[in-house]
Amino acid sequence: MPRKVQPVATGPRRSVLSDETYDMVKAMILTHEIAPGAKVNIDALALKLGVSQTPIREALARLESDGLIAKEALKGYSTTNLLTVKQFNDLFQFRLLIEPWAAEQSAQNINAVGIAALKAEMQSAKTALKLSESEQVQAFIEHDARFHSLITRISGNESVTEAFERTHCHLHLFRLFLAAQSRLIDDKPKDKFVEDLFYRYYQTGSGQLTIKEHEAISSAICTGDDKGAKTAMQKHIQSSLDRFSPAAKVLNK
Amino acid sequence: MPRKVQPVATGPRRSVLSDETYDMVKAMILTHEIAPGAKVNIDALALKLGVSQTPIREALARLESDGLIAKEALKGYSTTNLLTVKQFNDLFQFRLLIEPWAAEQSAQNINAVGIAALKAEMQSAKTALKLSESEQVQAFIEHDARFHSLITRISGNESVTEAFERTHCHLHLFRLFLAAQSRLIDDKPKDKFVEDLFYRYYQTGSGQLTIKEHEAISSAICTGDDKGAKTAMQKHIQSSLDRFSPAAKVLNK
DNA sequence: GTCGTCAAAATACTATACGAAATAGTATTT
DNA sequence: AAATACTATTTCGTATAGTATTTTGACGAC
Repeated sequence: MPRKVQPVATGPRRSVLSDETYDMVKAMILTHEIAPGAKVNIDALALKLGVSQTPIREALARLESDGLIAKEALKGYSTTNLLTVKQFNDLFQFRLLIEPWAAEQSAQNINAVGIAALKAEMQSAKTALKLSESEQVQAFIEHDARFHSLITRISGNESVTEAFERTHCHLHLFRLFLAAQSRLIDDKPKDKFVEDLFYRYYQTGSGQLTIKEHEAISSAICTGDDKGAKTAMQKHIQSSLDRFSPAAKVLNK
Repeated sequence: MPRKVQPVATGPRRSVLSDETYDMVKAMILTHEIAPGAKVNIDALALKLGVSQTPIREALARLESDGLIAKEALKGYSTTNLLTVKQFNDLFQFRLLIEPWAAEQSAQNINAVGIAALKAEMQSAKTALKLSESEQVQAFIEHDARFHSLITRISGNESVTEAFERTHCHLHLFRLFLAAQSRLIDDKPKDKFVEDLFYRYYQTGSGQLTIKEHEAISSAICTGDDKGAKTAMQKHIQSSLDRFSPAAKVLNK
């Protein structure tokens, strides 16, 4: 008779419930399962996720620090609204300050590990082309997020990496995208700007534009062409800004 | 007989216990009441602050997001260590990316409100000169924090402002300073580097250097000299880096 | 009908106690 | 001495109760 009962295939837990809750709530915000600007009821959320209030509170506190949730004393939590046009422009201006520099640094610091990581990420983007259209959108935004994050990491500067991660820029872009999508489907099919967004987005999502620009950045970094990497990143961010700007504009009219 | 009983001078509460707890714990980290790298026991902290665990948990979750507290699954929270030399350099490099730009923008956007705020902040620095030496240190670091924060706000870019605030750079500098101070007092009075730090710091703290550099930035902004503001900010951050760099080095040997 | 008042319900916030699970430290056995 | 077993501590999560505040909605005055 075994002295100690065998744990039922549960390896050592690497994350705790409050971390999982954080990820789940973040995902719910990303996918508009909790709409932008909506109230977040702690009891209801705890019930829905099947956990007690404690992990929920910790998750919401962290999300507040992330700027994804706003807290009003004694009135509770609510998700932040979609980016305003100004916030959108501010965000891209900020990226223009740090990311071209990061690309430049990466080209100077690049090594075999970095090259392998970049190649792998570019490869994942190309395989994403095989997915269905609806899956492509999500896949490409995730690739874009990983790609830009990777370059800040290769740059070697922790502060820059953290600052970039905290912008959650791809999460915000995805929320904008989803809002535009539902708006397109629901009630305003002839909104010129939203249609335009989708044209522009799928142009990106289908990989032609984003992949091309990422390829230019990636190869410049891998060949150690620091100035080339810098200007390629500048152009890419500017191009991304131009693509998404109309969406931000019309959704916050 | 008055129809409604007068509330006993208790206006609507603007912050809740968990917010106050957050500030208190942050202050405890700042002042080394909780030493760098030390474990943070939730029960003990709750007992000490006279609150229950719930607000403590929320506060620690937020501080973790801030990068001031680290969390290890099932092992609890502990304060982050002092900045390593690399982190220190990364931080200042990051500031060099965003703050000169912010100063340049501020010079372009400056208006009467901004000028008044800058003048007031410069005035507060000068009145801090009248304080005792020990109070000056705290006062000057606080002035420095407010001054740099103010400029990012005047720049008008929310992302830049937030990114700067989140670095908590002055909090980290103050922790470095305190660590050097205790080291100087305690056991290694003839440490050349630490003495050097204090020489450099008081040179700054006495206001001669910092005030001069801040004055140059401030007046360039107020006169709309954008390029001048940019280079003045660059020089100031570089100068600050040079002053503190030896301290970071020796304290992390 | 509009506005304000007031009570009831809902919700946020805090406190407290308890238990499960993991870690860390100590003692025991091999 | 190394491996194992045991104990103590701590973290983590749950449950529950109670207070404070906001929200709601009905009622009545204008």
